[in-house]
Amino acid sequence: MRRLEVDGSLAELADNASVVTINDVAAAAGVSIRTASRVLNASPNVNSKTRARVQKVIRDLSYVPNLRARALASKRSFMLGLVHDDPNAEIADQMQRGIFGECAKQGYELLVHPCDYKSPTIVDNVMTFVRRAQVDGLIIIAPVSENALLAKALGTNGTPVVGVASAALDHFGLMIVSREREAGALIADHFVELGHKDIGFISGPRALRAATERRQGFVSALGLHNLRMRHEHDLEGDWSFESGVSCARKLLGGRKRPTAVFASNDRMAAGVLKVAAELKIRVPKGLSVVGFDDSYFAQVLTPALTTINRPIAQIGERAAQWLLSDKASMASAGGESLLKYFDLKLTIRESTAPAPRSARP
Amino acid sequence: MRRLEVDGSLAELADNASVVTINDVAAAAGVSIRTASRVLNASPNVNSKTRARVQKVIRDLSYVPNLRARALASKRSFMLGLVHDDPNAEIADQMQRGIFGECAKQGYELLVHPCDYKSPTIVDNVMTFVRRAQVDGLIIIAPVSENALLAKALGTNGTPVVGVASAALDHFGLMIVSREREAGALIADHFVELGHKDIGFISGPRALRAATERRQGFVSALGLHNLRMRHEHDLEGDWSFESGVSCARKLLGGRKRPTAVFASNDRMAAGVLKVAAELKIRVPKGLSVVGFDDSYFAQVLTPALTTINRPIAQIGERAAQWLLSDKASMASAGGESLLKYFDLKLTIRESTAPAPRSARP
DNA sequence: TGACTTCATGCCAGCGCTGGCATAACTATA
DNA sequence: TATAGTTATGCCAGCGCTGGCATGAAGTCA
Repeated sequence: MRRLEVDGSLAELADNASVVTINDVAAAAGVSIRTASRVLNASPNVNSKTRARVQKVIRDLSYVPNLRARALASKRSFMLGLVHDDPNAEIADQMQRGIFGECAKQGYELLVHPCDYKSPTIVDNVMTFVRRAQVDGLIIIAPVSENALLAKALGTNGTPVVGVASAALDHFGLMIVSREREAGALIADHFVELGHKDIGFISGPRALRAATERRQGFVSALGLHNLRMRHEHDLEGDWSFESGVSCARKLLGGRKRPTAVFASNDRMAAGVLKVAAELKIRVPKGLSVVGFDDSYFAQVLTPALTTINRPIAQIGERAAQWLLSDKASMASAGGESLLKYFDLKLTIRESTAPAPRSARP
Repeated sequence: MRRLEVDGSLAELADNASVVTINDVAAAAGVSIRTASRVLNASPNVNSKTRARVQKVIRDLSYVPNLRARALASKRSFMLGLVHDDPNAEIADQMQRGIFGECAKQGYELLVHPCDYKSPTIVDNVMTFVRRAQVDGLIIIAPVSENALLAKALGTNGTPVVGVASAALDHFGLMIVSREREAGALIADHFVELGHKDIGFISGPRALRAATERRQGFVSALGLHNLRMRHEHDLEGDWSFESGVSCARKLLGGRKRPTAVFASNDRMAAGVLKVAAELKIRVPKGLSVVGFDDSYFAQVLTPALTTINRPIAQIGERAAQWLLSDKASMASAGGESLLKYFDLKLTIRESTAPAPRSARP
């Protein structure tokens, strides 16, 4: 009997192309809206038989709560926001995957907001997003997260924010940091172990934290082994393949060329590989190359690129977990700050090998 | 004077960490909420002086309308949804960029919903998303869009949907189609022009439309030139680099090996390059290779990959434009259907060259 | 058995905004 | 000057849901 009624109203609703609301559920189950709401939210103090009945109706009507209404009434939007610099496909994408995985588990949706970290209106842009969309939590990744003005504005806004970057930043109660400095050191050690002494480096834009962190870790670890790069082998690129190519030409075109090059991301490393091929320098025999990111293409290059792998998806997942637990609100209310470090690892593939004999002492 | 008042209330509001609402705006401007609302929505019938006054207050208070409340009241959510298969970074990412660009222009937000097109619960999963989030429009890209059950369910839901795929699909009022079949033909013609006769092919999973479209276009264009692939040179991969490698071994390991290979995406093409390098086959001198997608890494490979470029970002932009114009609602209401084709183009780089002499007649 | 607690349920207000209609103010026309 | 037409503004309901409180039912203790 009930079954028939339910089917009837389902059909009717479909006819109207109207949406099943909590009213329909309450009516069909013969309870008040309030009780239906309690069942939806798994609130206590509902008789188990009533609960079961309501749940059945929900299933039969395939009722789905309206997030907007719920948000308006409850001050929770069931959405997380992701702010990132216009991608840089690999990072944003993996991050998104990690975050979304967690969101899906907990019934949250994900709002993405790409933007240009160099734009003069970036603060306004992001703040407007946050206030319009009213996300329950925000994940903001470098380099956007490195904007101090923005970080400050976000801090006073009340929305829990997790900042992701290559160093702990002020203004964020919650930070996830990948130890890029250590990664730079890992590479230096790797080169030293292989006997390299003449070493080249291509940095990202020095204005960016990630770029300087990587460089500093690398340079100071070389220093521990009493190695110093020649000044003309310490170059600055802009993350692009093309800049990798042009830096590589400077590095490899001269007479005194390095036997190993660390390019601060995989794209630039690919540029080095390219130039090496042009100049008929065999990699890794005549030249070792290390990248950074472990982009998808690192392993499809020939030779496959030795590079640094960051657990990006895992970081995203963790960020979302923080926001969806009460850690985030605690931190944003209590003013405490939480910090989580992720270790990066060196993935050794085919592009690094012992220094050529001729270059050895 | 007013200025001072406004500043006062701003400070007060910031203190409360409360949010500026339309009430505050109306009060500060000395008008009714309704009028404030009219100004916000650029509705007609507001005195220009009143309008200016309200707008000033909006700026001074840096008021931002609450999307949820607006959505609830107006039945428009000011959000677009993007449903895509768990990426396949390159495609989803470029698409997202295109869509978001348009969204940003029009004050819309973007909700992403990655999913697994092979999941048995995919229909339910996506429908729940659409109904919960109540997006104003949905963009759904292949292969998820190829699920007929899902397409049907979406059709009866009332939300305007743009389907993106490699062939026109039923159930979608709005379709954007990239002519992948023609692209297959382009590649065949390119090979023929270069004098290749022994040709190998690596398909994507045959269950997918995109894979079969590409193959059919390729095969039938070869047919027009009276060429047929040997059966053992017509292989099936799964889009992955690894499958490219294993297919390439079959293709290139035998005695009678092809002089040109079309791999249905760049990753698999990269696998072919890898195997060629292993077997000391020079590309393009001894072997021409063509990929598909023009992924970022196509140009960083050595040799840079000849491949098919699809205007993905542009497609995304167009899809969003449709949804944000009234075309979408017209189509979903009127039952008419709109179809837009995008031409793909062959980007010739370094991985293709005339067939080796030994292989010529 | 009455006073008191716990559980189960319902009623009502209100989240911030828009839409429909009513009203008020002004303009044009006879 | 009266009448209709136009423009400007305000009032109120209600979108779908949750939170606070009130109420009723059932169980506990002296």
